[in-house]
This record gives sequence, C-alpha cells and structure tokens, in this order.
Amino acid sequence: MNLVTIAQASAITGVSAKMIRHYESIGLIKAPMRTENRYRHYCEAELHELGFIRRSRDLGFSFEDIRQLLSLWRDKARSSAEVKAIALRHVQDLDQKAAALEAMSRTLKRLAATCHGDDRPDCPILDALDPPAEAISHSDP
Amino acid sequence: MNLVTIAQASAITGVSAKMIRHYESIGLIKAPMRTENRYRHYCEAELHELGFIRRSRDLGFSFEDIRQLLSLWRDKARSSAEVKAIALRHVQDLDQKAAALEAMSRTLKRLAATCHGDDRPDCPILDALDPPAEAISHSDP
DNA sequence: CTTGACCTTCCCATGATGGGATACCCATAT
DNA sequence: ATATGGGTATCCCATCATGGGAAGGTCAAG
Repeated sequence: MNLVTIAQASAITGVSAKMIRHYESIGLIKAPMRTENRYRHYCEAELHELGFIRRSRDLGFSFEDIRQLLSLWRDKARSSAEVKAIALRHVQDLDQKAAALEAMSRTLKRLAATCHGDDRPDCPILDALDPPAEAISHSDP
Repeated sequence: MNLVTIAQASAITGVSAKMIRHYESIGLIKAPMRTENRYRHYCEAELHELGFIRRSRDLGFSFEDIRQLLSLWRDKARSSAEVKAIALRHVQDLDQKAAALEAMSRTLKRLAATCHGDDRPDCPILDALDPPAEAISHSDP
C-alpha cells in the first residue's frame, strides 16, 4: 500500500507539510486517511495529486486554475480543448505580467543610465519620481 | 495654503484615500494636519510626497524601497549613487521576476502547441503536469 | 523515564489593496 | 427643524500563497 506520513509526502512531492494541510483545508485535495493517532497517511494516488499540484504551481497556475486542471486530470473522458484553454488563458496572464515588469525595468534602466551615480545630489531618477508641480498647485480654483 | 481633503488629495495624486490612510498608519508619510472635525487636510508638500509615492509604486518599488527613496528625496545633500543603487537592485529584481514568468509562459506555449485541443482526452499539458511514477513509488526502501 | 522528533490544531504575519460596518460631521432641500 | 445625501473617521476582515510559532499529543530510542 505504501502509506507515508505528511513529512515523507512533503519530501517526495516537494510540497511543504504546511501547504499540504492547507490544500486539504481549502478542498483542493480531499482529506487523507488517518491512523489511530489522527496522523495523516498518504497513498500513492494522493502523492501523485500533490506532485501534480506542485508542478502546476511551478508553472504559476492559481489554485482556482489548479482546481479545474485537477478535475480535468481525474476525468478520463475530458476534452483536451478545455485544458488547452486554461493553459492559454494563463499564458496571456503571464505574458501580460512579464511585459509590465519589463516596462518598469526599461524605464528604470533608462533613468539609471543618465544618473551619474556619484556623490553629487542631482539625480534623474528622483527627478522622474517627482510629480510635476502643476498637478498639485493646479487644485485651487 | 491650499489645504485639501483626503478625497481631493486622492484625486490629485491618484492614490486612493484608503491607501493614503494606510501610508500614514505604517509611517511612510507623517500624520497630516486635522481640522476641528478631525478631518485630514493635506498641504502641497504632502501632496507632492503622495505623488512621489504613486510614481514609485508605478515603477514597482516596495514600500521599504520607497521609504528609502523618500528619505533620499528629502535629503538635499544625498548622493545620487545611493539612489542609483536602489534603482539597479530593483531592476535586477524586476528582470528576475519577468524571466521567471517568461520561462513559465514558454513552457506552457510549447506544451499547448503540441496539444491538439479537441474533444479527445489525451493532452500533453496534463501529461507534463503528471509527476513521474518513480518519484512516488520510489519511496519504499 | 526522559529526550527528541515527529504529529495535531489554531492563531498570526507577510504586501498591497479593497470592502464593509458604524458613527460622526456638514450642507442642502423639504 | 429635519430629513437626505455625501464626505470622513476608525476598525475589522478578505484577498493569495506561504510560513512561523505556540500548545499539546504520540512514539521510538537511550
């Protein structure tokens, strides 16, 4: 049967014991068997699911996405189109977030390039963070 | 003097009233004047700081970074090197996060490309999320 | 029998932001 | 004068994924 404790399940799947209990509490996985001591014991199928979850997390899927992916994974009669749709939606999300980070990075690199970075106080980076005065004093009609 | 209420400060600086109060509570900005009604009133210098904070947030700086940037900004005798160091450290962080997101996106795009995405159940995406069986059954010494 | 290494549950924290409840202050319309 | 509506104040709770830690139970080895 190959039943393992939560620490062993953690070591095997790479999911922390804390997170395993958490996944159970939010219903992402179902409650496992307990020994008489009320210790959780996991069987291979459950370890498999935990491994699945960890890989999904590694790819940045949210719990909500993972919930759906797990359900499709368990369903032998699923359509691959549903899985692909979830994945592609996530790809869009990832690309959008990456683009936002890169835009920030580009701006900062440009500013840093024109900052001499020595003991003098004048700094184009701080200047760029400085809001234009009109935006503020323009508020007294 | 040009004193404005928190809603006006929010409209001018683009920082929500909720966040303005929050910034105050965590000591990022100092507590503003109050009228007899205990309403907060902001002067131009304070609006300026809020605008500075919003722009910093737009560039993805954390509150801790902003705390330092604000302190340098207020310090007329600062060295631009300190500002540049914070900015470049943040650039590294942004690039690293963007790279991580892109790696996920690449993997998913590759998997999705080989998934036919129709009514059939076999799906390379789910296969990739499936942990190898050895990793699991390998746990019975 | 103690020590140490597990396990359990429960509460709290993060970071940035929003939602909502309750109560107060004020101006305008009835 | 009062009802209505809108701004404000404080406080608590929620998010998302994760971890820290306390308090107490269980077990094997020394």
